Amino acid sequence: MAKPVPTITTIAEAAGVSIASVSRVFNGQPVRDSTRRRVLAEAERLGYVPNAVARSLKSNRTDQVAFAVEDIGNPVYLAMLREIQPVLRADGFRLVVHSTGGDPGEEIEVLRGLGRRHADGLVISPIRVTPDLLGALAQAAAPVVVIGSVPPGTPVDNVRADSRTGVRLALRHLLDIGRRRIGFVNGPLDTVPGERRDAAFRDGMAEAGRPVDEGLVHVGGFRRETGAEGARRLLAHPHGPPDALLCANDLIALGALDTLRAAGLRVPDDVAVVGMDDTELAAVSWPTLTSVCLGSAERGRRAAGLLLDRLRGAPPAAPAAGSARTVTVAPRLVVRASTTGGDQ
Amino acid sequence: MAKPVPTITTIAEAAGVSIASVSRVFNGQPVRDSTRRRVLAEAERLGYVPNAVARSLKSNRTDQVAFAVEDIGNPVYLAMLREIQPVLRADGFRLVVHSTGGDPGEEIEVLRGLGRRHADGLVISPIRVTPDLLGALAQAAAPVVVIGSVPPGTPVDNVRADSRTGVRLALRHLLDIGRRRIGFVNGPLDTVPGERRDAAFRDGMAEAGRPVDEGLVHVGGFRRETGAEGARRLLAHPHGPPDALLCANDLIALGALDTLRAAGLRVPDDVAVVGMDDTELAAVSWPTLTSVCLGSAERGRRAAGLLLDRLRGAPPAAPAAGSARTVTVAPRLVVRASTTGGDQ
DNA sequence: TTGTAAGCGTTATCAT
DNA sequence: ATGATAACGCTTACAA
Repeated sequence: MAKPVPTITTIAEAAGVSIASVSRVFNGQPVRDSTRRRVLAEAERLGYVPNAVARSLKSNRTDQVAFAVEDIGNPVYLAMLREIQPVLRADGFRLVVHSTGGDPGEEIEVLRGLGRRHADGLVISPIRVTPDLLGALAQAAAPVVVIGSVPPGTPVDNVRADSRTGVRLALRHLLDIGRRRIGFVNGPLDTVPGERRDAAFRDGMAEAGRPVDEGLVHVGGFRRETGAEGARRLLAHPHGPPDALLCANDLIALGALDTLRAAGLRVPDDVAVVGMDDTELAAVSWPTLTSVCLGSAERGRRAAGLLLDRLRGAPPAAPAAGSARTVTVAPRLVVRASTTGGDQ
Repeated sequence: MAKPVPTITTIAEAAGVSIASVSRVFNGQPVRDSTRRRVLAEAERLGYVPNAVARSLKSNRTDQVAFAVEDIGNPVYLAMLREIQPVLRADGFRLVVHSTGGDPGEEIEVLRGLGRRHADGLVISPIRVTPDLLGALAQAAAPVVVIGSVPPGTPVDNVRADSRTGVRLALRHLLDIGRRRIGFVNGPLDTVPGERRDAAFRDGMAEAGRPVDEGLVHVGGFRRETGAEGARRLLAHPHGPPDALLCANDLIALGALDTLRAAGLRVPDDVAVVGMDDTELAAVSWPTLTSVCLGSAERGRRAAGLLLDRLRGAPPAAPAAGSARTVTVAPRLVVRASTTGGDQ
């Protein structure tokens, strides 16, 4: 009843040859033409398909790469995924995705998975970099590329954004258009991006010779509600609302827009708004959102490239001491209506 | 130099026991306590991790499930993915994603992958259902769940949306708010959703006793540009612009909003707009977009559930003749500002 | 060109 | 409770 799955042996017997010959046929190795034909005919007839698991056991390769991020639904990670997938696919790798919820424990589990031979390599974008995670990274059983920042000396290839420059671009733009009371709505300070953007904001303000008014700084999550809430709080500032809002990502900015609209304030006339990440949401919102592109797509592409280098290279695929590569992707300010009005 | 990867044999020797005992320890089978301790100690010391590939070869399971869609970046598929992933994960399955570009050839390749034992099961959402694809579905070497519609009798579990009812809900809503000249901007008619929505539009209009004016029907891609372009064309209708636009998905609707805005028409006062799929974009756009929720998230969840049933069941996991299950997810109209103005 | 046979790292069936 | 040993399906010397 249950159709037995044909193996190389089944075919060998049916075609009256050895299993070695069958294997050769399927690996494009030299075989007599008549043999090849017979084997292929039987394979076709019996519906034979080579078993990739058995092949993996011999070759010690899975032809899979894992991609681990906090939440694959986040547009930033999605942008990376969209770039990574085709690049790896072109080299014959399938993609296994992990949504870790940002839990270092789960991320470490994924790293362990490399030892179990779940995948030949990993692209990971940890949102919280703990010592345990760094340890696991250093011990990874297969090539790993981190999208994000790791402490200097960490023996892992990594592709990072330049939040500092990005924030500076945004601040300069806001100052250029005459804004002076700039509010800042950020995500959690115990995350890498949150901490980075906070520092960058403060440095940037200092550079511009502007003091930071803590009453104009709000910290929450990287979520829309945080933007709405943060904007509400900053609008209630005793000296009146700020004339610009720098938001640590686009979702926060959208939330801020909601609040501003509800408060009857005009964007950008009364308050200019800048987001970060330049996700597809920025182009859709109304007014369209000026945003700092931190190059998610490019970071994804570069990460895939770095990983492929290691994967293609000879076995010593882990970065030899000091050979870890760091790529930094330059940010770019995408100016839209939320700061300049003008175009729709 | 190259740290040799320890195997069960390495540990057995180090601990002075047989490989069988090591295996038992790692599978929670009865072993003397002292033995267990010794094995675990050596495993820890040598950094032993069980090889999942070897395990798969024996067990004939990969603990992986594949998810194949046209473009994983499409919010609709993404919504499915977000639901599917945790459900499968809870049962210990990893997720392999495939973006097929809607090419039936690639989809068939993924189906073949099941025979190669790349995955234990598959959730697939084909956008074009060709005879070849149906053939491959019927022959799949492992359980498959289709998200979408398949011809009656196809021996595959499937979870479908109800476009017909969805379109009807939208039409009724537009008629309810007094619209009479309803335009329709659709995606390609050679895709399942495109064809379905076209038929539903015509039926719905007929039901409502309204003739279909072909000058108010536009067909393009499921893209924003199609919406912009379609709206432009319909606005130029000799009898003047329509007073409502039904768009076959949210992207199209956003494109239409662009055009309407550029033309100085008010939404919804001059033209009401309805999208479909109720993606996150609908809530972000301005005005926020009334949209027909076709239950992407729920379809994903249900599909994962159906697949798990088969995966957990005894080997005869393919639907026995006639036992294929079909689940239909009810649509729901989500009313927002693009038809009623009012709220924000 | 082809076949034999030895693994790849597990699990599982026997004995013991 | 433990140990040999035979699979699992394939690739790959080594022989013939």
